[in-house]
Amino acid sequence: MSNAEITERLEEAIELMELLDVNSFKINAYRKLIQSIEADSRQIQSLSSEEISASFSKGMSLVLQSLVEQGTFAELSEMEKEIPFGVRTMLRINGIGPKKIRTLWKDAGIESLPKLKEACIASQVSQLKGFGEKIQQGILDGIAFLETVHGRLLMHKADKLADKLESDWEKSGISGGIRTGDFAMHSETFSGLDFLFPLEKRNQMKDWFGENPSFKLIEENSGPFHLRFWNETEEFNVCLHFAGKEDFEKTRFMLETEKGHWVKASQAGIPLYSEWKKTGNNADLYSNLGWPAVPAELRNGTFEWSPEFPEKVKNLINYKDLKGCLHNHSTWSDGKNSIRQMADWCINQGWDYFGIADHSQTARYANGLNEDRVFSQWAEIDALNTEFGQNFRILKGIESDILGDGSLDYTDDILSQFDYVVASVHSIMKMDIRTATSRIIKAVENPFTSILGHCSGRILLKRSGYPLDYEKVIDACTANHVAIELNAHPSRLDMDWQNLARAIDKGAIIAINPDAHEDAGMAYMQHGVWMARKAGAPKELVLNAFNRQGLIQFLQLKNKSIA
DNA sequence: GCCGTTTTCGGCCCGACTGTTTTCAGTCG
Repeated sequence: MSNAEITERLEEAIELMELLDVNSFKINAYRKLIQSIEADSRQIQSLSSEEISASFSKGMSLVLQSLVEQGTFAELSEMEKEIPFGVRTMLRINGIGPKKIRTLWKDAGIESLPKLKEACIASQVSQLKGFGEKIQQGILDGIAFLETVHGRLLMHKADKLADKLESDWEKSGISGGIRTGDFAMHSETFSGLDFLFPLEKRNQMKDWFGENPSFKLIEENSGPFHLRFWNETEEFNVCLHFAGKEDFEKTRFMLETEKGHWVKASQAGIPLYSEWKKTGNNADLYSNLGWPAVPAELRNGTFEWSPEFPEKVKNLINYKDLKGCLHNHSTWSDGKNSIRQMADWCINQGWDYFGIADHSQTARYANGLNEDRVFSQWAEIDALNTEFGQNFRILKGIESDILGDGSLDYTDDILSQFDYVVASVHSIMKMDIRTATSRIIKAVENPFTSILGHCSGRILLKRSGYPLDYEKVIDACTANHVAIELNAHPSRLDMDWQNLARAIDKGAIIAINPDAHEDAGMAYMQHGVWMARKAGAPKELVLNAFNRQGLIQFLQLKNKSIA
């Protein structure tokens, strides 16, 4: 059992303990265990029992040993027997937590999402103690949202699942498949895992899945050139596509192109479809049409058939253009790595600077920094910068909470001393479009705000975020020299690329930020670059592609003493 | 579950907001 599998089992255990109302400090102990496993460079399964006992507390050592040997531990198996799977799925509903779910389960006998939905529609839930009309409606809204995201995957999760499948296939001697569909198009979220195989592999693949009990064949979505499977335990689709040698590239192009790309081409009088049928491979397709090649992530009908496209595609941001990133967390707040470790990761990328923007004082839950701790952090950064010399620079930022009224949570005096300020919303997320927009605009108009962080507050597949009047927010950002963050974390990707395209048309400056809580989290910059490309971001508008001097000049526009 | 104590149990932790209530439990970031 790998460390990742161990922490996954521990997370399951935590979920179940919350439902059973186990002492929260005990649950916390399990959370801390997960953190220490993640921070440990060793594989637990390769340690002797003595080494495990020496590294973890007594109780947790027993849990880990049992996990390594049996894949579970006594308390977890007990809880799994006690709690129906359907009850656990209720935890995904926003706005209700373990206590309320426990009431629904124990007092009302509701054990699945469909049953819960029925009970809400019949107004039975609002009659329960501690529930009312609003909570009942919130549950219905939550279930409706879950229905729209059912079976969808975040891009980094899809990658992990695909890695696992491919390694299992390799062990079974299966080769020749390639990732396609959402993988190639770098879709915001995935409808499933798409693979394309040579046609002669069809029977072999069908047999492999037939022997794997966690996958169920979906007959109605399968045919001679497709096999679709549903993984019931982890709730995701796998779609295998098959094509003969002649059609392989042609099929691949079809799978990696959204409808909008075809429609826009046809509207512009470009014979894409007939050329695709004739050419059969995408290497020659665009040159035959007299267009520059369109990479899969851009084939979605947004801007690729415009007269400006040939010029625009040449200037699009690429990963290699990046020179640093500005929204990251360290052990000073809720990150896993020290400032130095984070900076070292950036140096290894060949980057020019690293910006730290830990949580501000309102974010107590995330160990946000009060004024005194801000000063201590600056002292640490000054010392590191002296050591690094001119070759590399750590910038002093902060992710300052946008309070309910749109103000930031430090005095102007403190705000002015940061090199830059990322202003973000973390609380009071239930707002109508007017209130939310004016709150955000007030934060953008703050003379010390440099970057507007994850502007919608959405968490992909989990919550939709508050509504915003994007025209007004974008205009406020350009008027106030505030860069718009493209939060590159795969569960945020916020501002979304469609609205970002509008911002780019207005000349807004984009800051691609990983919101990293550990050094490896900065690798999500790649996901941000894909989204920026979808939005048509040229490198001239991406703050992270500015050289250090250019970056500092931009930040100096906002009343900063940075030099 | 862990920790540290004039140790064998009590404290550990985080405040704002919401929707229930009619003083507070539950949820969230």
